[in-house]
Amino acid sequence: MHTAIWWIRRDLRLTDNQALTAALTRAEQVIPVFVFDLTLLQSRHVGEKRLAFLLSGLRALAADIEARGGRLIVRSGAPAQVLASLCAECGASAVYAERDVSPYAVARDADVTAALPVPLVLTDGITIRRPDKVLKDDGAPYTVFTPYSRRWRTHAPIVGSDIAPAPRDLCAEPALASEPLPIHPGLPLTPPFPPGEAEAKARLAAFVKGDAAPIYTYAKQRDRPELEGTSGLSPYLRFGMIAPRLAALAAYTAIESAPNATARASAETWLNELIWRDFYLAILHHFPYVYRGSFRREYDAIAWGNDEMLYAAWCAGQTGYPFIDAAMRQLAALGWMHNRARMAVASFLVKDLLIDWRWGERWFMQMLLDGDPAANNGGWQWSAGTGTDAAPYFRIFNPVAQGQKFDPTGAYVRRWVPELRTVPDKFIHEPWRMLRSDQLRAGCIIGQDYPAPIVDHAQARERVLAAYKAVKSGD
DNA sequence: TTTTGAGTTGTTCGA
DNA sequence: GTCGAACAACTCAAA
Repeated sequence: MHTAIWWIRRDLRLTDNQALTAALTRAEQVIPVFVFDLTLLQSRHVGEKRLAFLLSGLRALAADIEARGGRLIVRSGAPAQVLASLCAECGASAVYAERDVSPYAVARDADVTAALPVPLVLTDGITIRRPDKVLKDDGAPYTVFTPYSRRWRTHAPIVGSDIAPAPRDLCAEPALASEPLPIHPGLPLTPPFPPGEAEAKARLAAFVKGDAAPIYTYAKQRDRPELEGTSGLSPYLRFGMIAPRLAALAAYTAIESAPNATARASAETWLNELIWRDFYLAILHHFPYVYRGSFRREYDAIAWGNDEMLYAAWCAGQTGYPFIDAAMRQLAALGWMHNRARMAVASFLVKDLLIDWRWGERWFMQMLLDGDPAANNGGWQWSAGTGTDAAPYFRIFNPVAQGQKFDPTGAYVRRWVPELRTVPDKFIHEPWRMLRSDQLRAGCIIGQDYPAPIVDHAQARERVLAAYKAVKSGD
């Protein structure tokens, strides 16, 4: 009897799991394995919240596997040694896993390939379209999103028959030892994001169901951080608790059955976000150096200020700019931040505080449930203007204007910055403009109950324009 | 090879 | 308050 190992990494699902499918078509017995990679666990890039989300997600997956008669095998150690040992124990003839693109994953998989006595078979599945299937006519990868997305869309839409259903039966190998899943001390199960494939599917279904589905108002609502106008799927996509192709199928279906042109355009907008995800995974695949520095290398020469005190204030949500602070506190509380807010805080860190975007990238990786090397890096480089699109020098967000535009009632600010709850609407995004009497009436003294702005936006704007200009002119 | 059109999500200023 | 133009110049993709 042929035995194969399904090596689970960031594909915590049974539906449309291409590594699992490949293993099942070539072996009678498939053993699901998760390896706690000690190198990754000790890395400062793995935040506690994301680790807790992963652990709970593994419990959910283990239950799904058991419901089908199988058993998840958990081991910890260096993947190469753990898998080699497992192969010897169970006589597996191959190991199947989804191909990943991060530099760490690529190197790890090369190590495993070298150490294993049997083949490591890497399948697709992280992206909707393979990075090497969306290329220019001359075979080179795209470096600009819009033409990339046009080419991406020339491929056939995802249809139902593209999706591999979850297998009905997984048989257990009783002889194999498994370690208990570590209990992570003192961490809540991140209530807004219950882990697991069932939850992910339910979210996707709710997002696209019916003529009044959120996907049909997504384009309009997605910029309002106090509303729930987004799919909330990012942590699930991060760990493959839902197949990206299943999300794409839902998007294509919604586009097809949209009740009107506005709804259709809105669903297209959401599909575009999935294409962005593919794009940044492809960028990291083709240009792994972006993980260490700017995509446009000339920007590595920017003279950052890198003020530790300013950075600490940004992390803590104590910058004195309410929209920024609300967002940073949402991140700390939930392990998730609304995308509009991500852009605002990223612009603020880089442009207003003149801090290296990699500091922000690192903080996000520590805090985000959905922290993914490719998407996070791409987003930060976009904000910093060091990335793949020709960065307009004027991409400097005004932290007050962003708040007024996208949180017009101040509901988002009041939710996450309670000391500003009683500040009048008029001042909610610039409370320092309150007169002393206003501050007393609102019970919020600036500089005491809430910080004064740690930088002056207009001055900071001039400063960063000069810093970027200096790089361009080679000074 | 050359040319042409275009580039996620913005801000500010002045009429 | 609203609106349109200006804000650098450059690189990329495709014809």
